[in-house]
Amino acid sequence: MSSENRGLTERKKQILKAIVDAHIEGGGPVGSKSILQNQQLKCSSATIRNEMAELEEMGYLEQPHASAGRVPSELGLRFYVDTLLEHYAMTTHEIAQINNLLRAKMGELDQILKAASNLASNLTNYTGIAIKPRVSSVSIAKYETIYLEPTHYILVAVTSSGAVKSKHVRTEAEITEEELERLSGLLNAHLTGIPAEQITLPLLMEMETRMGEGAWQVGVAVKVIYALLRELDEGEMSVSGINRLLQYPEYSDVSHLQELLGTLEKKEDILDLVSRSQNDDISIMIGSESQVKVMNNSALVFKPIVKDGRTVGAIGVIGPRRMDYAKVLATLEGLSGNITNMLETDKQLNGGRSDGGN
Amino acid sequence: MSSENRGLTERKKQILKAIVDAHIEGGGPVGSKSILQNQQLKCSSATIRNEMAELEEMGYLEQPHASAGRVPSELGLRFYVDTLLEHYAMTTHEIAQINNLLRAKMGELDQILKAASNLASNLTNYTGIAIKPRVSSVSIAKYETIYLEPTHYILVAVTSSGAVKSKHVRTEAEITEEELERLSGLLNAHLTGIPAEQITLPLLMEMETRMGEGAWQVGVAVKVIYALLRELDEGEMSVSGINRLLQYPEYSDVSHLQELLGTLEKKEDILDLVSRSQNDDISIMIGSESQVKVMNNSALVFKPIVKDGRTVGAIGVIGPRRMDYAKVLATLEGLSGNITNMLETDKQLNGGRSDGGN
DNA sequence: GTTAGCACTCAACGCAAAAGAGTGCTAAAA
DNA sequence: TTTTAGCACTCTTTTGCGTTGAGTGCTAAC
Repeated sequence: MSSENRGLTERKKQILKAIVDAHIEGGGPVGSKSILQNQQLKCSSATIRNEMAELEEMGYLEQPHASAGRVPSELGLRFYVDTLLEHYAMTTHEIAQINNLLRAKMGELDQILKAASNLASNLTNYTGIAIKPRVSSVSIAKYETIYLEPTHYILVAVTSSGAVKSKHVRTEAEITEEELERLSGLLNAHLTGIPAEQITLPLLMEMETRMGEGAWQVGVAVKVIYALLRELDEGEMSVSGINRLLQYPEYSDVSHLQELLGTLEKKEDILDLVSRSQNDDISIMIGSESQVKVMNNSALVFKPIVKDGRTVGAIGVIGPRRMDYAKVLATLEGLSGNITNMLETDKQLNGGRSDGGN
Repeated sequence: MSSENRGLTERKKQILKAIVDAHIEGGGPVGSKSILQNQQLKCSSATIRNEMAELEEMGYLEQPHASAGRVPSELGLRFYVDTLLEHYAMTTHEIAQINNLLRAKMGELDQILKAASNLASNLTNYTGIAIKPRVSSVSIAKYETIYLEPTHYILVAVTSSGAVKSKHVRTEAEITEEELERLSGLLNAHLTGIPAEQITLPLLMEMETRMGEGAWQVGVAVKVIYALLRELDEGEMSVSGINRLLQYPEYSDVSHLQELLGTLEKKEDILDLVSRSQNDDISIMIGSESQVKVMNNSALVFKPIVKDGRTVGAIGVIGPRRMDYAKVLATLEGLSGNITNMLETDKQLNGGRSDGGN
């Protein structure tokens, strides 16, 4: 069964793996002879050529031009990732780097993720990304107001996920500290735990009637809360190590690079991609699998960060299609494990600052 | 006097200007004949050649190789910027873009600056940057605590500049809402208005004795405040439109581009550069003037944004040395004017949300 | 001081020959 | 039936080399 599963003989698999490995390392097409050396295949290059021709027919390989070697197709890479990948054992140095950096950088989740993306880029030599995904239904768990001047206060909101957002509010008429206190009491009583999309005009009306002559204050506050909620579920993404892309010949085509840089900057597409993923495991999108046309020559690997059953972020790596998947997977696993671990102990163990919102 | 000031004859200036203009447009070296056409100089190319030879001797021009045209040197560009620059009149369309975008994007200062940098990049076709400079001595104007659970509260701090920062605090022992209130009272009484660097151990001790048996709470809070202050004066920088750099042949040298991208990402150097500038006017750093070796082939132009006499941010543009300074200056002036204007009216006029910190 | 003319320089371009890497096929060997 | 050695063939890449052309510097005349 093992020699026939998925319709590939053991030898074909071996050859395919050798080709992909060589391609990942060198970037160029690989020929029949070159894989003889690095592999203990007891057959001649002619045999390999025959096998390669068949693998090409099956769609696993491609030939840039008639007299070049073979390059793995998207399908070939996918097969490699799914069934041929070997586990990469991180060096102690790499492990130490992960532990050290994250130990030093205990702070807000945002910062941890950014540091992790940065480290991922360093360790893998591709571009790292850190993502705070769009959350479809945030709600606000608690409000607080900070009085500054008679017509100027700050509205602070703590979301269900623990993030803190604030906005300055300047009012037309003066408002006393007592009124402000009453306002925040009202907000806490009526506008907590309700998903963003349900805070509507009727609700606002009800609030106004309850508040009596101070109603206009509620109106102002609700408007601010609206804006605040909208910002909250926008998602965020930060990129590190773009310069590393330049070392790969696949990006020496300036127009390709330009498009990819544009996509990285727009953040939209990638944010969508990551937010849409339901899975808590590592996702690998090779080339056109991502559905983002700009990324046809690239691959995106990312791992969600989960806390208390909620996806609170993601870290990932973007690089050429022929990326060193084994190493990338190991690195992301290592980092994410470390982060979730930290989020846990940070919560159990007490004594200091911990995750929080911007 | 005008024909001799700064040691350059009127004709030399005219020629230098023509060369720089042509170089900015085309990017390559410019020859003696080509500038005859676009300029009403009543002399022959031979004369121009003579003048060019002299200008080169004086250091304003350079010759890539013996049989090429001339390229303005850094000194030449500097002279051009200082004395030859013509005012660029923005098109009504450009002006409209500025007005529209900023009208739509009223929100936190951070967001306004990012939007402005983005627009600057669009309008000039170079890379835009938005900066929140390091501020040397922040102090905290007000503290507030938000009670969540017996061992979990949020500490919110409002800085002298109006920014809001918060951190989650988890404590070892339980703390009641009343104790928490007392804590924030104490913090407000003793730790406001003091520059970050002055919050020291002795002060902490004094606080602890005053608080009696609840002293440990103060200890925890002070540690958090420390971390918070440190983050506050780190400065921030965001970049937009990196991909635009790729269209300029000066960055087709991959290693140059790689270094510049690295610098843009590190943020350090540029942040330093901008934070160090005392001036409230537009600063122009051409090539090595910036002292950042990576930027020898680039130019950085930026304009601080001032509010109430304090520099609260900066917007700028990075591109090749031969950038269209006239257009960049006009664009940055336009944007910054619009932003400060908005910050003012936003403050006078009342009724809604306005600037604030993250 | 300015200009026309001319020899000279040097990157850039095009092109053809040579090199090299790799394949596909055929016919013999296992 | 599968594997292998051998060889012709195909394309890309590299190299070398004359040609082109833009642009200069210089000299001698205006």
